[in-house]
Amino acid sequence: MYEKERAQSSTHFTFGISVDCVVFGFDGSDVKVLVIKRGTEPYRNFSAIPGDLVHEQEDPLDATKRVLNELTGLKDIYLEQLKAFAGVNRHPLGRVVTIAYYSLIKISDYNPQPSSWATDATWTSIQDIEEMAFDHFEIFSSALNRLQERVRLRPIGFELLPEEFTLAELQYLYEKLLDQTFDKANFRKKILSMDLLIPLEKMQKAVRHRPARMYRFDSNRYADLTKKNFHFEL
Amino acid sequence: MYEKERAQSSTHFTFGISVDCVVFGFDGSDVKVLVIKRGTEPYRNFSAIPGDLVHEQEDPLDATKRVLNELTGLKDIYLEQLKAFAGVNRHPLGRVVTIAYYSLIKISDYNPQPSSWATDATWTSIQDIEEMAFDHFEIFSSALNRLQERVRLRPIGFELLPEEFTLAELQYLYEKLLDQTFDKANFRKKILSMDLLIPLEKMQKAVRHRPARMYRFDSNRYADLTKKNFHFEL
DNA sequence: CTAATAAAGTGTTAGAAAAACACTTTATTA
DNA sequence: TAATAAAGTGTTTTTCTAACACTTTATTAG
Repeated sequence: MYEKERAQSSTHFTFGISVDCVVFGFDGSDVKVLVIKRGTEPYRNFSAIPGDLVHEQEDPLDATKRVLNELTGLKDIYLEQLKAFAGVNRHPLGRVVTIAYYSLIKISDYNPQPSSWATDATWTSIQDIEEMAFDHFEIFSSALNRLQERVRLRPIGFELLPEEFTLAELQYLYEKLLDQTFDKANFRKKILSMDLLIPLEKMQKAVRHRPARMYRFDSNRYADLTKKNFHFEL
Repeated sequence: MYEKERAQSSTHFTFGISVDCVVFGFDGSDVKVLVIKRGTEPYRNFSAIPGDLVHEQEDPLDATKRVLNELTGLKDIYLEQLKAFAGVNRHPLGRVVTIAYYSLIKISDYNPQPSSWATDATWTSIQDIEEMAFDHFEIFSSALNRLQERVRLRPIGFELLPEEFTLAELQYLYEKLLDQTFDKANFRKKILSMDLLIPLEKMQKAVRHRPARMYRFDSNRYADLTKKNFHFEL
């Protein structure tokens, strides 16, 4: 067991640690994932999840933030570890352990970055994701499953919407995320009864019908409620 | 990005991958975790979660099964990856990325194994876990949180009970796992209405009052129901 | 053999939450 | 000014949950 650790030269061997991050966004119509096109072998021209090798003196979480910033220009975004993928043969060029994360961003904040590999990052609808390099399809699937579970139990859907949004937009997002429909009246009653949304005076603009009221998620209120043993659901 | 991988000698460096596994059990009174006592530096004499380094040509899942078998004598037990812990300084002797798992076993099946480090493995009640080596307390806490979430949404509590059990035992287990109480009548109605338990003709033995009926979890039935979009809850 | 006991197991009711659905309201545009 | 299209509300029915009292039964003490 750990006593073996002392003989480092025999038990520690050379391989890579990488991070890969499934970046989710919502464009108002579809839930999307940021996908890059590989320019090099192996898997040249295959789609892949953005990621990078972790530096020798770097925490994987920091590495992921670095990748995300190089890719999107954003900082301080929602980020959570999914799990590690570490099969012996997952990478054809040698053993690479990857730690997978998923991230939720406001797609309108996204700025394509001019770094070498981020230039051909594209938003792809989750139902259109198909073949991918390495085991990236499996990583994507796991991330989507986790997101679907999480979004029902934590108020993280808001991370995908603009700061200010209408209830219809929120409902539509949940319908797309969970692949089901909700009754409008019931959805509103439920979400408003949680008292997590601040109604704004501002109204929706540039629609050819009655404009809807805008709301904002109240994260302070959520923090308070959490202390009082409140549990978000649906 | 991945183009860097080709220059392996500079980007792949030497460090360890280990697995650590939080093993949960239930002795009829308390939810417990299998904890070992370290015999070597660093953290000599500290409590720790059982684990081992992953071999050069070994999948972490297999490594975890190996550790569990060496520790408990058991095979084919419930096992799920938690996440990776990979901070730069989590191990004082060099960089070690650990992939944490958690496992649920029937404590009565447990056979202490005579391997060098498994001999002083002890079952410790989850509320008594305190200081641990490395970041193992954090790993334990994460595992417990994950278990508490999972046990409400998947029928995995049965993994901690003998094959045949009474409804009172099941209720008590859930009360200990989730740290809350349930109304007996309501708990029974709910769990039986799911139609996941097979009532047996066998009755509880050696109790000084009316013996309770024994039940068995029907995993085939659960598989069927899952296909029909059934979702276990509570 | 009988009564006390201790937990197994069931039934009932009141209240809350969810589902279904119809309706009213209102800014916009034709 | 009327039509429209979606915002927003109200009501009823059904289902689920919580609370709690009651009945049943094997065991043990007397």
